[in-house]
Amino acid sequence: MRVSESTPAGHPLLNERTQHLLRFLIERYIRDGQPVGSRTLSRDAGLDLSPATVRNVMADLEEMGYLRAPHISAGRVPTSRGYRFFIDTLLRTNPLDQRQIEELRRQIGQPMQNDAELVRSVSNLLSGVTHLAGIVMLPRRQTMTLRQVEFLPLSECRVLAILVVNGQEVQNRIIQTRRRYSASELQQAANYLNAQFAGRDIEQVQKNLLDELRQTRDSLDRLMQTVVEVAEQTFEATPESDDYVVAGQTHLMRYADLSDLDKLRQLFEAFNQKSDLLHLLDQCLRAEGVQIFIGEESGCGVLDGYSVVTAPYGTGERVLGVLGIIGPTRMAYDRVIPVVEVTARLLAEALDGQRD
Amino acid sequence: MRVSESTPAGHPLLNERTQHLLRFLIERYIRDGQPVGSRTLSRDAGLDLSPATVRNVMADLEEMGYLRAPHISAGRVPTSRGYRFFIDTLLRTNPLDQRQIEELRRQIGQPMQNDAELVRSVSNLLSGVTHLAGIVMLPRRQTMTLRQVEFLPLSECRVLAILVVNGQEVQNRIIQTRRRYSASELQQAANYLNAQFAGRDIEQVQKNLLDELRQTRDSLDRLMQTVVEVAEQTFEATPESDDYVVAGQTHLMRYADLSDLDKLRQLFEAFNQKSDLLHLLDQCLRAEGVQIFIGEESGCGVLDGYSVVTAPYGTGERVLGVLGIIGPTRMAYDRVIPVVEVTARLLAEALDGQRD
DNA sequence: TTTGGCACTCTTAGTTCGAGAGTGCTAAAT
DNA sequence: ATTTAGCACTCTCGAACTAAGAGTGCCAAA
Repeated sequence: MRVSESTPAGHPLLNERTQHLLRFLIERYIRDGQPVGSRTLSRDAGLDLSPATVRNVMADLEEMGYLRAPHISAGRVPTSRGYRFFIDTLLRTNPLDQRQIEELRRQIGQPMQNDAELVRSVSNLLSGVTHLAGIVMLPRRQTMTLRQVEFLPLSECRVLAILVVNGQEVQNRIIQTRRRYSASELQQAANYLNAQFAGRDIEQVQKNLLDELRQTRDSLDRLMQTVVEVAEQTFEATPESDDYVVAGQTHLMRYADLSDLDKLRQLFEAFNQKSDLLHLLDQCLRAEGVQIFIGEESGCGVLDGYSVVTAPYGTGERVLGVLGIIGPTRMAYDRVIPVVEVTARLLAEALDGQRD
Repeated sequence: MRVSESTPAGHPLLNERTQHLLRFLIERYIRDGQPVGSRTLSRDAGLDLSPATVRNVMADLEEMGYLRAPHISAGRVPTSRGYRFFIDTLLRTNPLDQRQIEELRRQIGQPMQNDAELVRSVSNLLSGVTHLAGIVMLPRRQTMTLRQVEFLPLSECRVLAILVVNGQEVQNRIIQTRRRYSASELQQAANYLNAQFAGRDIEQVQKNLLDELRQTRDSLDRLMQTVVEVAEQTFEATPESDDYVVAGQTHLMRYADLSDLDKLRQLFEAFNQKSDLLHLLDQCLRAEGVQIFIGEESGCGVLDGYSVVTAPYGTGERVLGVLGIIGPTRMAYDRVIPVVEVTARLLAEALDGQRD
């Protein structure tokens, strides 16, 4: 029986039986963590084939780069390529039932102080449910609707600006001014800004409206000059909160054996370093739906031996961030993927709810 | 030669030679991590004794509980009791020279956004210098001097209170009111509070001054009723920031071997759990100077095999918090202790400086 | 009180060995 | 053309054994 034909897509086309065996082998390896041999497959895969036949198929799969043998007499384990094919075409995920979804929704729905709290709790939730490390990017609040702004003079030339945006989120910024302003001057400036700009998008305020004022700067009265100087700094683009929260790293220690210990240490250090992983998450921002990086596919060396499952979350067409889990390549994708998917949806819901 | 005499203090009194051998053995064990035998001591300890003599001494020390032998033919290692005696009476610390202190001061002196930033950076510094896990409690700002307070109406019965305390630290609180207040009402209330209470200790405000007002509540006019209701919630005691920051946990993975891996995992989980360690740190608050917990002495089971070196930091007589390091019992106390000591002093300095 | 000598114990590393698992290949069966 | 049975081969793993080395305790002599 011919096992494969070439295909334009890159992956050779495998016949049904071969696919079945590959899937069974990978599922078994994920379950037990042991190399799987021809005898086991012949016995358990439900295909009524002799070990010899299975061996032929396995030899083909090894040839094609989906499997490899740790040593000559130890059965086969999946390669990265094998996992990739498994996930792309063989995997049947196990969608959560309504009860489980409701349970997640209940946990995420707990009222939180602010976004950071919520993100931390979701990260914990992910890690708790999957027994892996959860990771959640802080939401990028591109759209910040100004609700109110106030100024307090702090000391010589330093002013505290308080922004209330998006319902009830409060931000403080300390700004330096060229000259000292009195409390009443600042009050007037705030009044003006609130009257003119409340309800507008902050970015828009910074870009368009202030420009108009600036152009006519020379003809401005004293009040308006104050307004321009103070507002300029106040509405300066918030630094993108390029940050994430990791929870349950310790779960990963359960899978490590001694030889991996150094690798695990490097991974933990990468969690603290953040820059590498942020780059990875950034890629997922642009992608749609669940993304899976297997081992070094991510381009991030420390992830060798680990996989990352992510999903972007956001409201409607606007993507706010990415969340997911990090675990050993040998993880239960069929359970993890739906969890990540649903959690992303629920987090978006929660953020939306918190906003009003 | 008699090796010990009983002493009222609990520790038997060891003669010079015995102490010297004990110190040398522990120092060597800390350096190499290997059980130390009589031959090594006879050769390197500089006492010109035969191994046989050394063996006699070691047998005595084992009898007294300062040493134990992992197996019958493997030299001796210190027990917890041995470490305790070593630290209490044998240890000669290696004080930092002026250059090193200046280097630390430079690093801690970097201007920081706020206390939390500073604490994080000091924790990092501790871990970087010692190659162990650094731990710093957030300072308890018992003394919060009110500088300014402002109120912003958010929505139906919800008011944002902004406190500026201790120079330039800003705190936001959202409070619920019984009825809706207008912006001008709130403004008046703020004006009153600022006029009356600026420069006072917040705790004092909450305890004494508001009480006076409350007593005469019935006779108060509308403005003062507003003041009382709003201020009551605003000045409610801040939740004690019972929290700490750990840095460089990954250093600890360098010392672990496979058998310890599970123990290490539990320790990492304790870092996240926080409650156990907070209790431990709390004990150190009351103590003066450097405190050292060896292994399970702390009463905290997960610390078996690890030691904690802490020092309280604060300005003058007021203790603000505790910092220290966590590392394997077998650590270079002579280097670590001065680092912890000096860092505590420098952190206090930095907090003091940031305050003005 | 110290020391040399000695018998003894225990760990460690290396070796050997057999069992077991798994493979690839070939030839026979379907 | 496929599948299967059989067989020789390879490799891992654990057990058993060994020799070397380190260290001890004790005793008798210095």
